[in-house]
Amino acid sequence: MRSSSQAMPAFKPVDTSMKFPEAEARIRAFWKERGIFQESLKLREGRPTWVFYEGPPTANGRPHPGHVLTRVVKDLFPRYKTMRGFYVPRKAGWDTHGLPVEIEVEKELGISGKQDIEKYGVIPFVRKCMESVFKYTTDWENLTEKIGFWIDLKDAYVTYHQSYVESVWWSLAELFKKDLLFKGHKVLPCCPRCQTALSSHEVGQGYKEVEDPSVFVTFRATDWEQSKVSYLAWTTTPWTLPSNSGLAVKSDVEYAHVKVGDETLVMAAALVEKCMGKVPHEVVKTEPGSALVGRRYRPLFDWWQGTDKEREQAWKVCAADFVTLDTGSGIVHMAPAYGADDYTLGQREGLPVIHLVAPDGRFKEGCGAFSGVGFKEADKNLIKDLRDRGLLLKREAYKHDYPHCWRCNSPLIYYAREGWFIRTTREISKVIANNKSIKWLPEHIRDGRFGNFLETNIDWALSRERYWGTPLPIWVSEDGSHMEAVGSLKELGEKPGVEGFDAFEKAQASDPTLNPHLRVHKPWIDEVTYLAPDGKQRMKRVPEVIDCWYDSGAMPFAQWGYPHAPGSLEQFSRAFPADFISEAIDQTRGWFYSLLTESTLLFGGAPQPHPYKTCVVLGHVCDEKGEKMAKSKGNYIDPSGILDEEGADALRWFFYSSNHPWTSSRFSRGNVREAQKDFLLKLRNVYSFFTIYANIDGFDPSAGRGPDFQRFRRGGRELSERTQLDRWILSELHQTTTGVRQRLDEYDIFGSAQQLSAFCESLSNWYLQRTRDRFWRSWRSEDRTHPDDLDKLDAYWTLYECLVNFSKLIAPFVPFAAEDIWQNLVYGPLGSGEAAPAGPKPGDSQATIVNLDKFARVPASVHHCDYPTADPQAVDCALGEEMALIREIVSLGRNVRAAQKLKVRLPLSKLILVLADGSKTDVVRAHAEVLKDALNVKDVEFARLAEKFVSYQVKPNFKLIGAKYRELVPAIKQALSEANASHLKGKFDNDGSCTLRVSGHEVLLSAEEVEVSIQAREGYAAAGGKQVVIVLDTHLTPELEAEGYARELVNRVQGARKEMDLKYEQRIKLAVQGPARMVQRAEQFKAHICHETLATELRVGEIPPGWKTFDVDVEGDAGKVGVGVE
RNA sequence: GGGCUCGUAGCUCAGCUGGUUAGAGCGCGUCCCUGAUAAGGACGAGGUCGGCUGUUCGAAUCAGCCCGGGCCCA
Repeated sequence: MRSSSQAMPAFKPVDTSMKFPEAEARIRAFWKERGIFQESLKLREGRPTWVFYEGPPTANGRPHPGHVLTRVVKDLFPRYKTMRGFYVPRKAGWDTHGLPVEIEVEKELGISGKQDIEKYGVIPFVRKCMESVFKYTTDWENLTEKIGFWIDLKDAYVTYHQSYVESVWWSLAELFKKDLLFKGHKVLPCCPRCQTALSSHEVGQGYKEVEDPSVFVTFRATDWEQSKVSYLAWTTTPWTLPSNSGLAVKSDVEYAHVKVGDETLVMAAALVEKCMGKVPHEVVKTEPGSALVGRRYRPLFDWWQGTDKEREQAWKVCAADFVTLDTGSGIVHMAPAYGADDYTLGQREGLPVIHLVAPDGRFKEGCGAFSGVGFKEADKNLIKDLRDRGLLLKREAYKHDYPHCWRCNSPLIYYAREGWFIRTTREISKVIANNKSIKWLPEHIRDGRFGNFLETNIDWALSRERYWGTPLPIWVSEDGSHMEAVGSLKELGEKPGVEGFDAFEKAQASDPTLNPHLRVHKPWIDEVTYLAPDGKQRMKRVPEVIDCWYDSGAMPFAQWGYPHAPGSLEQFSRAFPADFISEAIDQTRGWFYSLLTESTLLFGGAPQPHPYKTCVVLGHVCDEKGEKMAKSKGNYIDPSGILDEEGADALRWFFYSSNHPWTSSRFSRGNVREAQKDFLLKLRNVYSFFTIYANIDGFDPSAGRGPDFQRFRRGGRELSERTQLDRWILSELHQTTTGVRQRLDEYDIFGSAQQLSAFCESLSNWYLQRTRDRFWRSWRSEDRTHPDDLDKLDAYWTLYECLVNFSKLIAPFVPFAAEDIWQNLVYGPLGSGEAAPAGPKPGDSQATIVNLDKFARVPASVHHCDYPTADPQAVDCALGEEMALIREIVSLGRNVRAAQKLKVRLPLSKLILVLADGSKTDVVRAHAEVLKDALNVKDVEFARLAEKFVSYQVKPNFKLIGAKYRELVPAIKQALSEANASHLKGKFDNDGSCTLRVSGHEVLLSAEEVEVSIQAREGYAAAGGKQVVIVLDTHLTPELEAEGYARELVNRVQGARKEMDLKYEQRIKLAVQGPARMVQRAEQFKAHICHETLATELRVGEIPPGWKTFDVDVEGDAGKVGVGVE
């Protein structure tokens, strides 16, 4: 009889509704109220620091699912490392500058372009920018809190703050000192109408297919009158031809001299037919491109004069790698003012930059009839002019994608503009070396996308002709001859004859709401001037602000206000370099680059890698169809909906478990639910099962206290005394512990999630399935010392240890579910009690569920625990393999039952096993009870060489044989398949080897060198895998049938109990009414039925009035079951 | 056009350094179990492992080329 405990249940019943978000909200409130996050940091103070850098998001847009992925990955490792004993401060940050902010404000104000901004006023515009930066802060903070991302938002760094800006200034001044910051040119896509350069992401928005002229023009050699030689070049931008200053060829390509009439044209030999078409021509000779290099030619137009020195450098043939034979003539026309490649090559070769088109897109004065004509309109007449002068071979049309201004739709013009650059190319080898030692996940980023990017590095175009950004701290004398970089406001204030600080003071006096951080921003900072060293001129700041990517890359030092802020030197040295950062792949050229480059340039002497040691690169979050999620596409899922419906853990687990984080994941509510069902729901069912029966049985973990407390796990018996299933699941638990630790140490999220899933599956689908009846059994003795009671206690302690340890293992992944289990199973029953035996023993956390030896009390939160360590003694690999075989046998058995239409409830007399490897017989026999139980058979037998049921196949072990016999392998395979397999198996079993004659060779094969597999013969109730064939004796006796019948009755009663929604421990009275067979079976198995259904009595015949009656059907017998409740 | 990356069942993905019958989950269908019940199990259908060529005794796996998707850059 079950004796239900009189004491208060130790555990709260588990809420099995689907209201995860509500439970999470309670846990969030608990964390907040008890300061659990802050406490988790405090507990680790004084321990080694593990450094995490937060890549600052911009809060002027709402967070989307991609940000959720980033944040859950960023949260996982700090939590894990904290549990591993590290001190892990987590400073938040916000990226607040840059063009996207300005564009948002432009939209809001309904204006567009720099002219509009000037008209609106720079001061109000900048103030608007600053205000808009935190437009969605609340959304971000809500999301952060809801997904359980523990980060210190109160102490966040902000890139527009004065201390941050001054830190950036300091770094730029350092670069300036090292001659790494300079003024130069760069070809940028510009809009001639808006008169502004466009950033790459703006350009990307405006590609459109257009048809441009494609022209082949001839550049005459300087000695044309004598040689009649011309170089044939191709371009789709005729308007750049007047600004030509060079031709490019590829050194290792053959070039042909093609005679056309009395003229000779030079072009790539491979392209002669393509270029000349039907024009009669003759190839007179060929020579490699390298031979052409250095030859001179005449410009097509004489509008540009230049200096003598410039003319000396202009109009020559150069070698370039970017020349291809895909289109054109193999000779590329170069206008360094209007093409990035052209410009770079021009710099190398000393070609002059000829600017005949003004920034507004019109030809300058001095270009004859073309002066004042727009560049696109000029194309047609330029072509005509060239044709008239006999310099045009042919003209075609060319369709391609060309960028247009996203604001006004004008075709963009690539234009060399002045600007400020960081000379990254000078130090790039150091950057590359630094990169080599970073741990990248996935690994290929290092040498692939990122490595390639570094290899083709160009100087960093730092300046932006915009308004809202860190002002470039360069002051220049009026005549431009003297420049200084200023490293701080204080330094600026100490300059001779400094003026203009009052501009901000005045503004603030008239408007006290003016944010003091704006002191270091445009336009106020532009007012500050000082005396040049010559004592006459004023030093004025250059008008530009800097690329906001530089801001973000400065965060390792600028977040502390380094080196100006008090204490920043210590703070910086403690938090540099980062152990871990993680962002999406689009940051390769963004944050990953800015961090690495700035750090290498500024802190070159630091041990590599810096400023980050490990970088986990994340893929994009896509929709169900695999397309990148974007608001503009309309395939965008608001994460807050899923957080409110499915909950944070479900969302987190989806990202961890569905895929490696660097492959793009298909995000949908359905997929999140699936992940939830697969793991969280399964786990909760186990956890719920435990609390139900633990409460019924009065199991109380605090009973494990006392003298045995130090050996907490052994609140149950020694491992050796427990059942195989207990030992097996504990072995799995401890192996999982090792596996997860290893994988997390390698930053393998997906791998560790798979380990956790697999354990949850084993626990739920095998351990619990096979152990349930131990929980259902009633106690046998008051003092629980009866062997059955000890066994039952073992089951509780085993499941308890699994759940508690597992809650710690999953804590970094699904912090809410973990906390829920911890609170209920550990802190509830144990936390409020007296302090544990004191005396800290650092490092000794071996196999204890609760590290009471480290904490005076039970940790208030699972997140304060140490991450579990595996107990090597609990691990039993052999047992794991055995159980895998047992599970396979059971699976096969069910297969047979299904095929034979024999319900599992119907007992069968015996199970016959034929093992391919006979030596495993004893091992399997040891698990016979489990097999009998799972397959509902009375006996388990073993058959050797059971020819009746099975046939054998012998195949080579290819791995071993292949290495040894090479080309003989197919013949050996053939010989083995033709030989008598049973005979061979017998030989291997007895002698351990056998000899074969194979194509004239004697081959001695050992038992390891072959694989014996077996197959069930047809006609038997059998099924088989490679290792084992099982046969079920399907012969039914009246006894078996009767027992099966009784079990059917039990099943109907259980159904009735369930329908009545009775408590699990509720006693009932039973009555069975029906045909003779039913009544007779009920009588015959009365004890069994009563025991199974918690009935105190069973009567047959009429069902007493007031009892609930159920119609039942057993094996075609229609009857009634009555249930009475006292 | 260049670089990187991916291509295995209807969908999401495993499949390590090559080993001969390519796996799992979801979905679908059939059945089973169930005192965890929005859980669990078995079986079935469904695959030219994107294509071609090579290396090899042996290729989903290695190499080359091609095709297609994604991302980044021109």
